[in-house]
Amino acid sequence: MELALSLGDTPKPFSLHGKSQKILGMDLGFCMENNGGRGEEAGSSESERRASSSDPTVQLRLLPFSPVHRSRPPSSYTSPFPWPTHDSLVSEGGRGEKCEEWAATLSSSKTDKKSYHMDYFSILKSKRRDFEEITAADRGCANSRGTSDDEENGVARKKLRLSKEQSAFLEDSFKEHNTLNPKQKLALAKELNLRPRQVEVWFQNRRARTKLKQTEVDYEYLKRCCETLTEENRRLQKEVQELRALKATQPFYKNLPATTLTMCPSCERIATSNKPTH
DNA sequence: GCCATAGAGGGCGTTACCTCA
DNA sequence: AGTGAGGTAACGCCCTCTATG
Repeated sequence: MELALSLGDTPKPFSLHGKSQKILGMDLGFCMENNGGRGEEAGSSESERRASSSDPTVQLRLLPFSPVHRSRPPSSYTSPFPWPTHDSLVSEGGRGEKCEEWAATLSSSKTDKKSYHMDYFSILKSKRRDFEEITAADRGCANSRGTSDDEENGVARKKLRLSKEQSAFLEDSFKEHNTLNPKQKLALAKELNLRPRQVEVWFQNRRARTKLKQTEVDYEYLKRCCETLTEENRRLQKEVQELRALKATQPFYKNLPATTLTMCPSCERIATSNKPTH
């Protein structure tokens, strides 16, 4: 659904759907004017597309999330993109355990070709990240927190809370620049004894939090604007009713020429005129 | 110059884990 | 000790942009 709130001459599109983040007890998604960098509107996001493709009424997404299964495609399916083998992964520079871990994700069955391709590229991307981290580690950016025994054993990595010092350092960096280039990422990772991927994820989440806060602020501001305009509208409606009633009860006003109110577009001053309207 | 493609990086939605009341 | 809520690290998918052939 789109609520166009007209504030002045610039209607601000509001999207009330998608995002399950709780904002003031509501599930809200907004089109942001400033979303950090490339000018991509939230309105062009997946949720927006999903919503716009269906009924333009309020959408409450009550359906349970359906995760896409990630696995190797059926053997009958011949992909134009050769599926990497364990050996090929190792020969590309990855470490054995990383490849084992990755290869372990390929064990279950899957039939959807489209998902297969998407998964394929996602996994390649993930593998690249791993490789980047591994090579960074080999250059001396190893970490004590990120590489747990669990991870080495191929078990799901435990979520590790960053220390106060690490968070504070990242926060300071974020104040300087809210995005990272690869060099900065590696430098931060080395400084904080984290994996580059952890730094990357922290910045992603931090940007999301910033945007969420800004959204809350914007929402409150627009809510107040809306309330003010509603009140103003109510007052003017009442005034119109009173004037109509006055006109009906006092014939004297019937003979007066119509008064028009015009607003100067530049200075926004209201001028009265007794000339009859067109 | 135009087009197709691949890769990089970021946003978004979501999950899972952790902490705390 | 058990539990629910909130915070957040991590993930997967998709998009845009850019480089390249």
